Order: sequence, then structure tokens, then C-alpha cells
Amino acid sequence: MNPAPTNPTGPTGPAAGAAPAAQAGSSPTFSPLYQQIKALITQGLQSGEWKPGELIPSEVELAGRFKVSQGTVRKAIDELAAENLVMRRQGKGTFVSTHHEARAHFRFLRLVPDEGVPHQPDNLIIEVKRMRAPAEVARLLELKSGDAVVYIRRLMSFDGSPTILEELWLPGQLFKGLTAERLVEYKGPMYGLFESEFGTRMIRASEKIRAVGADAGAAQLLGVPDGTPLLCAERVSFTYGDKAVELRRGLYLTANHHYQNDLS
Amino acid sequence: MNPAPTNPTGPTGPAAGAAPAAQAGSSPTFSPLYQQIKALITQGLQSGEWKPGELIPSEVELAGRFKVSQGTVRKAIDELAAENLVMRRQGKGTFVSTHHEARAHFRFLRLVPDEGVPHQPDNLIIEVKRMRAPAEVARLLELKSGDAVVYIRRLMSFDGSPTILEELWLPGQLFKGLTAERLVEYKGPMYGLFESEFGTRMIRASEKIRAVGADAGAAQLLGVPDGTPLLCAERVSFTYGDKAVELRRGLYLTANHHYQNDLS
DNA sequence: GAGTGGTCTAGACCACTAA
DNA sequence: TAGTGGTCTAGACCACTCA
Repeated sequence: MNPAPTNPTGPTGPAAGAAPAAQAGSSPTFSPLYQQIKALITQGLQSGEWKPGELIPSEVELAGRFKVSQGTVRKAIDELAAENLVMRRQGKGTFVSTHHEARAHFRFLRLVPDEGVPHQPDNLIIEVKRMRAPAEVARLLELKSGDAVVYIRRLMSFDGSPTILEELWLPGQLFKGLTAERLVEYKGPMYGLFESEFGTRMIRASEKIRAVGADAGAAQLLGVPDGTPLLCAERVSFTYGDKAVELRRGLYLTANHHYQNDLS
Repeated sequence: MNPAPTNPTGPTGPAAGAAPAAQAGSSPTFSPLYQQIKALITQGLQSGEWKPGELIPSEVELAGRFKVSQGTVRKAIDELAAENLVMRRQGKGTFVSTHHEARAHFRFLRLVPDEGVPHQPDNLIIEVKRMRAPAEVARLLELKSGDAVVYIRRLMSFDGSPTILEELWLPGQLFKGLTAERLVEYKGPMYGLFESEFGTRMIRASEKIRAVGADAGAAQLLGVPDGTPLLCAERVSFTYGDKAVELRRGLYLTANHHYQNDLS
């Protein structure tokens, strides 16, 4: 971890006086101290200094390390908590967020049953292979066309009813040892596997949703007639630094489920 | 506006000393001071003391009025800003949010073109009538079955292409003078009209999204074959106090548009 | 220049957790 | 009892807006 935030407008550490040398003049690239602290903490998360599920240093310790007040560290951590990168627990400390939590399971999967409570679906891996990225996939993953990708196709069922048919493309570089066996063995959400076994943590995603008609293959797997209307959700997931690390295309059967979205 | 926050644990105003009588003991219903301030400000918004687009009192003035420190008022307003109830502008003040803003136009309408920038659609009002609420509508709007509702049906087009077919149900009580003429005359988003003419401001919404096939009526209006897959978005909108004030069912043609959703 | 929100500090006490 | 995050205060200076 870096020793202290760099401040474009003057010497780094104030450490005394009413107001620090945090802002001054009209320097071209200025950011508040707490944003710099936030960036430094994010670096610690990204570099693996603090791993998912672990405790990060206390506010007091970070304040000492960075030579700023506790309030400034607090504001930095507040934002990280708002972005779900860390979780605060009173009396215990601040923990790095992980996908191995009940509350994380439905952060990205927004398909919920029309009645009853959501629960984890059964998972049938249909296909896993390595291939060269098609142009469209390469573009969305910010790879070069022809770079290696891992392709996964799977069918998810709720209470025995096939409901989600999903295709994934992952950068081959980041997921070298990913095999069908590993996927089948692993229980729980796929993002937990990615995090634990491949050190890649998804922190944000962007989805584009359309309605499409089921083609013959999808219709058969989902057990519906050809042309049945399906939700098509195309998701690009990002890790630290807005780096795209997953493309996912899901076909959702919305006969007994719906995509839940709360706008505010 | 109420004079000061009530504090279950002791006298209201500290006004001096290091720590106020904000918390103490183990009283049953306790909430932090800043939450109480937030509730009081929200009351001012709800009661119409400060109307959409208007300036609310400065942090310093509110702090004096409520007998708390500026930092406490700041934290309350921070949360209101995060919930889009108010907007802060450095050097000017804090304003009540309004739907009469460019940035507000696409907060609830998430259908965007596959290429190019979003813009306001053309609007064709098909039908406006008053009716008794069907059971399902009454349930979602938290009305009694048979209560009066305003029913609206309209078609929205982008660049001349019919894309959204929408039905709305509004509580008759709140929208007494709403006629087709008013709707046709009014330019801009419907929520702006509701806010300005009927004093009802939407602040939050919950959507359930499904894929459906176009029925004969929808297919004709949208200019597509029967059975064409469409996105069906059922939205319940809420005003202050989580009171449901609108049910909207939209059918979206997703040939050249998609529903954009960012997960974080 | 006055007033506003934005940042930062320093220090206090509280609620919660775990040893 | 010690350590953590959560709340609250008081006061300072900064950036921005407008008269």
C-alpha cells in the first residue's frame, strides 16, 4: 500500500492546523483528499492486499497510515460501502465484500418467482469449451478479435422447471484452469467460483434487455414451443478499474418468473 | 415545519457541549438525530412547504431552526440527495427535485435506442376515461375494488416508429381534472404534468418485466405481426410515504431499442 | 463581498462485538 | 475492558454563484 496520498496542490500531509493543504489555487487536476484515500484503498482491494471476506484495517489505523483525519477515511469508506466494495459492521470492522454471502446471491440475478421467495436454482452445465472470440464478443469484452475465450452454456431450473438458458464468454487469459468438472463440482453462484478460484471479482454490470422468440434449440431445452417469447438479458460484468471480464447472454422464461427492477 | 426534532431519550436541543443528548440508555424506539431531521425535511417536501424546483433553506438556517449542528443537517440532506428527493448545487443551494429537468426524463424510462442518443418520443393519446378499478388494479394501487380510477392508453413513437404501447391507471381521487385535452396539450414527460397540475410527485417505482407475445390490438398499433415478442413492463410508482399513485403497463418493441439496466 | 454547499480536522460519546 | 464503527459537535478554509 502506498504511504500517503499525493496531492497536486502542495505537500502531502497536513497533520495539524485547522484546514489542511488539501485544496488551493486552480491546479488542473484536483480531487478531494477523501477521493484519493478511496483510490488508495481500492488499490489495496484490487492488488489482493485485502481479500474478499477479510477485515481491512480500522479507520483509525488507516487515518494514521495516510496522515489524514478519521473523518476523511470514513467518508472514503462510506463511498466504498455504498458501491458494495466493502461492508461495515459496527463493533467488528470493515470487511471486503464477497460473493459468498446470502445477500450477494441476488444482486445480479434479478429473475424472481411471481409468488414465493427467491431461491438458488439447480444448475445443468451443457457445454464448456475454449474458442477464439467472435468479433462481437471481443468488442464487448474489450479483447482483440480471435483472442482465447472460455465459452459456457448452461440451463438453470427452479423446482425442476427449466427457466434460464445462459451463455457466457470469459477472457481465456483470466480463466485458464476452468473446466466443466470445476463448474459442476462447485455449489453456489458462479461469481463465487470466479472470485475464489480465479481471483476475479465482479463488482458492477450493465444489462441490455430485449424480448425475443425462442429458437428451436432454446425451445427444446426450456420445454416450450418454438417462438415462445423470452426475455433476453445481455450482461457485461466489470471488475476493478472498469475492466470487462464477462459477457453473459441469458434467455429467461417468464411464465412464472419476472425480472424485478426498482427505480429510484 | 415543526420546531425541533423529538428525541425519545431526553430533552431535544443540546446546543452546547461535546456530545448531545442524542443517544442514551436503551429506549425502545430510537433513531439518530440526522434521521429525525431527514424526516422533518421530508415532511416539508410532502406538505408542499417547498415545491419542486424551489430552493430549500440553507444548511445553516436549518441547523438553527432544528437546534442541531450543520453537520447533522448535512448528513440528513446527503441522504435526501442520494434518494433524488433534492439536488445540491454548490454556491447556490439545495433545490427540491422536479421532473421538469432534462436529467429526470430518463430516470424512469429505461428504453433506449440500440444506436444513438435517447430522445423524447412522440406521444399519441389513444384513450382517456374514468372507470371503476378492476380488482387487480385496485390491489396494486392499494385502493378498494371499485374505486374510481383514470385509465389512459397511449402510443409512443421514436422517429416515427411506434415503439411503446402503454396503459396507465391513476387514482381518480388524485387526478380529478385529468382529460385527454390536458394530456395532448402538455409537452414533455407525463410525470411533469402530474407534478405541476396535480401536485403528485413520483419519487420511486418498482417494475416487473416479462416477455409476452403481441395480441391483435397491440400488433396493429405497433405495426408488427401478431405474436411478436414484446417486453412487458408493469410499473407501480410511489410518492412520499411509499403511497402507490400510478400503475403503468408498457409494451415495448425491442427491435431497435433495449431496456438498459445497470447493476451495482 | 456575502452566502452557499464541499472538504477537512479534532475531539467527544454511544452502540456493538469479542476476549 | 478494549477496540470497532456510528453519531454529533464546533470551527476552519475552499470553490462556486451572484449581486
